[in-house]
Amino acid sequence: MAKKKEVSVARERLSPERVLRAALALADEGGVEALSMRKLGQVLGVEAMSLYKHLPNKDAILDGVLDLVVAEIDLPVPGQDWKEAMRRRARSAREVFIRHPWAMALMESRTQPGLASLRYYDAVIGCLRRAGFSIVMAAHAFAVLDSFIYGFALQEQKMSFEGAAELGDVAVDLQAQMQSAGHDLPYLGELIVEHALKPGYAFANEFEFGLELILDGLERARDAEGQAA
Amino acid sequence: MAKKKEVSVARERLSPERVLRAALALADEGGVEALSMRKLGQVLGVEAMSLYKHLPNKDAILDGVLDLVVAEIDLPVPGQDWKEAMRRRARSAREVFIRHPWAMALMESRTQPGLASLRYYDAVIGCLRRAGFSIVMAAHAFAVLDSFIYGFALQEQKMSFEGAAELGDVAVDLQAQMQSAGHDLPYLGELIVEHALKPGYAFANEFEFGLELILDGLERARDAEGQAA
DNA sequence: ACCTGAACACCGTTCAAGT
DNA sequence: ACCTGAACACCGTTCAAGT
Repeated sequence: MAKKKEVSVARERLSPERVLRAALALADEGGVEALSMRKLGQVLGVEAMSLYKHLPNKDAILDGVLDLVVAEIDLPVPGQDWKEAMRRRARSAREVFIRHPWAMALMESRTQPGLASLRYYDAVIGCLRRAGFSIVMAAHAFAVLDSFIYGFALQEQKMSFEGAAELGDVAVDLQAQMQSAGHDLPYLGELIVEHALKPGYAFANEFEFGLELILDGLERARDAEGQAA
Repeated sequence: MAKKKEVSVARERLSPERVLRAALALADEGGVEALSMRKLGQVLGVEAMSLYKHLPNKDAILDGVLDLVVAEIDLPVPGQDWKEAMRRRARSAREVFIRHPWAMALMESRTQPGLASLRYYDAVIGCLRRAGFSIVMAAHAFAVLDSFIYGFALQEQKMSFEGAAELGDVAVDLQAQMQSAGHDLPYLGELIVEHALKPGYAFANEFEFGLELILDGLERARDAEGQAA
């Protein structure tokens, strides 16, 4: 019935890896704000201050946890068609950020890329280079694709009301805002009522449209580059 | 020489607007982490607890401040060519997030859109609709453009080392990581050394490439839609 | 009606002390 | 070498009290 020990994992030597895995689990349960040094210590059966023997500070823990998340993204493997490879890694990245929604906030605040991020960059650039993209065009492609992927994940999270019920509430709120403030939002209203609230619609579907648009544009740009040479 | 009053603004009645403007200024000076109820009170010459008479809690302040930032984005005005209008608002949005870099973090955490956000959505969708985009295609276009804009702003912030000096440091770190861990990052190394470190390169330049790629793709999609009808 | 002071339940981190 | 306890300087928020 000991109050502290029952939460703790069977006591074994602490290590940076064990701390980071516990931090990841904690964030998955309660978001980044649940990830405090004190709670992390508690989960590991240790005082918060002991963690500083294994990792320099909380920033290092956040960096490490983000790298664990990035490591979950499927990398393009050599030999695959470049478009299919980019599709797969884009979808995989999106899934990872749905699985760990709190990680988007870390993407924004952390500036030190970890090893997993570097490997991810390398794999993507490599895939493009082997498909005939020049260095300059590969840099272009990387920037536009990754911007789209992260930006989409960010927006998708903001719109994470569960289905039409809550979207309906938003529409009602919106209607109220329009009326009360004397502001008119006709186009937004139309789009919500006539499209977004309809049964078949899900914002998630917009992902594939944007992805194909960008991949087609990149293919065209690469081919134009080839002809110019 | 009074220690508290010299910081405070000339005392006038508090209002939600005055609180939000002060919060914006505070965030611009020291980032979101500098924006605490206590410091905000101090700047306004008032105890932190008084703020609760004007705004329900800190979340409301964050929502309000984000809406002030979004309100700074130039909206497309009717009558402009749609592509030029989208270019202008995309560039404007990017500039706003460079001016208020801390605001990207709020974009991620806040889910209640304010009036400025709603107006922004309405103006963008309206511009597309008037240019002949169907409702469905306007929703597609909105999703891909905004994902790109926000995602680019997010990445740009992560890469905000001032010029080649710091990028060089990153390259050195990277080299070290590659050697020490026995990991090879040939494509990333090549791209950094042969392209990103060269004098003319700036990640910011990638914005225009991505923007034009997406706008061209959208034009094509709209035209194809018109032909199908 | 508006503002304050003290308090509560939290943070990350330092540092001397324990084993 | 590793972990702890107490402490410091912070948080957001509540609540009774002052004017």
